[in-house]
Amino acid sequence: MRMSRLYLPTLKEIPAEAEIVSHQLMLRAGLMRSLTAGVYTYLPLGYRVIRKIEEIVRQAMDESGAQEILMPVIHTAELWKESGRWDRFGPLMIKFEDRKGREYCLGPTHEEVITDLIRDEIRSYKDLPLNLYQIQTKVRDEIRPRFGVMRGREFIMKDAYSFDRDFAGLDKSYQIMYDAYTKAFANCGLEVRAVEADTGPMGGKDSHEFMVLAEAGEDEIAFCQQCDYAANVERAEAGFKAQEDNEEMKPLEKVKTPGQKAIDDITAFLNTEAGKTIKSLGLLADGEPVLVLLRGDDQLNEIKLKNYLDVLELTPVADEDFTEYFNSVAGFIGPVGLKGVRVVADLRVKSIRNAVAGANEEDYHYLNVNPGRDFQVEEYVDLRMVRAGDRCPRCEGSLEIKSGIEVGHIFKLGTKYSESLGATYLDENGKEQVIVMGSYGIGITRLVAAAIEQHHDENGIIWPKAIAPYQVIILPLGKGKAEELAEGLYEKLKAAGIEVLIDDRDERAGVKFNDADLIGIPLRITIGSRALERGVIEAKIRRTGEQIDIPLVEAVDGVLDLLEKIE
RNA sequence: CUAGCUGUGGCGCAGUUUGGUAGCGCGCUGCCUUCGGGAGGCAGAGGCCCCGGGUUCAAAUCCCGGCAGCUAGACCA
Repeated sequence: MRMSRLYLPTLKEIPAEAEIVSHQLMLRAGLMRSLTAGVYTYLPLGYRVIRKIEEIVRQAMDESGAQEILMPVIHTAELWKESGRWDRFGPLMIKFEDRKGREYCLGPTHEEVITDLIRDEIRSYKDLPLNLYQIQTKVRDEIRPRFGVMRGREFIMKDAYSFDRDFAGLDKSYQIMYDAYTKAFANCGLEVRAVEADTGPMGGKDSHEFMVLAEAGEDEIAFCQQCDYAANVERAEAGFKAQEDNEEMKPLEKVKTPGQKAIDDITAFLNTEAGKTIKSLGLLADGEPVLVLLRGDDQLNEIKLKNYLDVLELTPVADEDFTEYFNSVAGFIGPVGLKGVRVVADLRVKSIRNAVAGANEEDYHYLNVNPGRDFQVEEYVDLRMVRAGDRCPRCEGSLEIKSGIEVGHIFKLGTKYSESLGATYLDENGKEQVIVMGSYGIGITRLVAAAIEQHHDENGIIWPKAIAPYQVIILPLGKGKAEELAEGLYEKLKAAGIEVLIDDRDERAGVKFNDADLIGIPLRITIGSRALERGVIEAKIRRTGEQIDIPLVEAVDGVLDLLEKIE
């Protein structure tokens, strides 16, 4: 492609709206432009990268036995009501009516549509297993779209859905997708880690997220420094050993602690440490009051609690309602003497000795509170947020926490949708069985941003070769012979099947160099009189900065050889 | 949704405090010079100052009400 004709509006300055590197570079390098928050037009260079990634993903999916289809963007409300998600997904969906007043939404995901599709077609165990996928634009009215294409309201996604006879079959299908994903990301030239994840509103059993490690990531991941344990902090556990604290139990004592409500206040006031306090949180779980106990130095992981209680919503009880729900006082609530309330405690609470806890009386706390002696808890479960330095749940190693960008997510859905939508088959015995499902997503456009987050420097993008919009860029400097030779090389490389750009614009050398760096083409070939006098053309590898002279007579082969070596 | 910040040529911004001619840099067009890391000169084009209402002789500027963008939180495959 000739750059003189390429629609490539590069920017010298950073647009004010862009905060993170990938967003800035996607705008500066002329990959995309925004229409409104979270909605983008992809320009020629950007769209080429998207198509590259799509093709790599498509190949991995096809090889795994999945078959490509294309489902509608417009979904009917009745189908979503049937699955029960019309209200649950609710505000995330763009909803509208047609001229007859019938309700629709734009598809935020396609479990409903695909289940509706196959429930009519799949009748026999002979039709299973089956895996169907599509690459298509999804629409979600995100509460807060941000970071460019990282969280868009409209984005391209690859979504696949597997259908099996039973859970053993699902386990197989899931593993096949897991492997296909691993391969697809590697083929894109990205370093991606699979981590255990929460299933969220998708529902289902096991789940893994595929994370590109990057500072800009919205997710936090806990890694073991020794073994391969990795999990989203939403679900990460820490190794737990019920420690025998041999400290002698001291007698319970009530002390006046005027106005000392927060853990920090208490520890300072009583000159103790947070680990020696019991943090008591009064919450409403789908409207029902629950008292949650944690060690004072731990944070509640709300997702763990929601999953344990199997509720949708957790809200703190308002200060003035503590009397009504707990017969206690905000800031001074505690487990000792509390009656008629469900109490759930984190595992680490059980072994605390001689702790500080609220006395359920304005301006009073108890000293020397001992679980088991001073109060009883039926439900001890893992509720805390892991922290860097915690012990790994699998081995003796310790956990570290890093930011990551979720570029893929796979779920074992089980029978959630097949049951609500009635997708069944007949087994060998003619008995009706519910189809077991899995779903598997890759955020294609998000992957573009993640790739940039992982591969850039101060001069611009550094595309991995596999997803670069072009592999080679030729810069002719000056008129005459250099131009002629550049044109010749351009034609020959094209003929050899290489995707090549030639910067035939009437621009100064500096402009061409800077644009070439900015748009991140892996291999740059400069043809100018200076080197031609030595009988060579100059190659520069974008990623390493390495410069190589290629003898003019071997130009084409030299470029092809170099390309082979570049990542 | 809550809070904060911001809306002025394509992009980055100044001007708003104290109302009175709409400005700068980049980019764009033409000509000349220059030509290996975002050149220089000359001459130009391009603006409903986010929208609506109000105050005033006069509003980019003051007041009221919207809308949009960004950031943080909550939320979120």
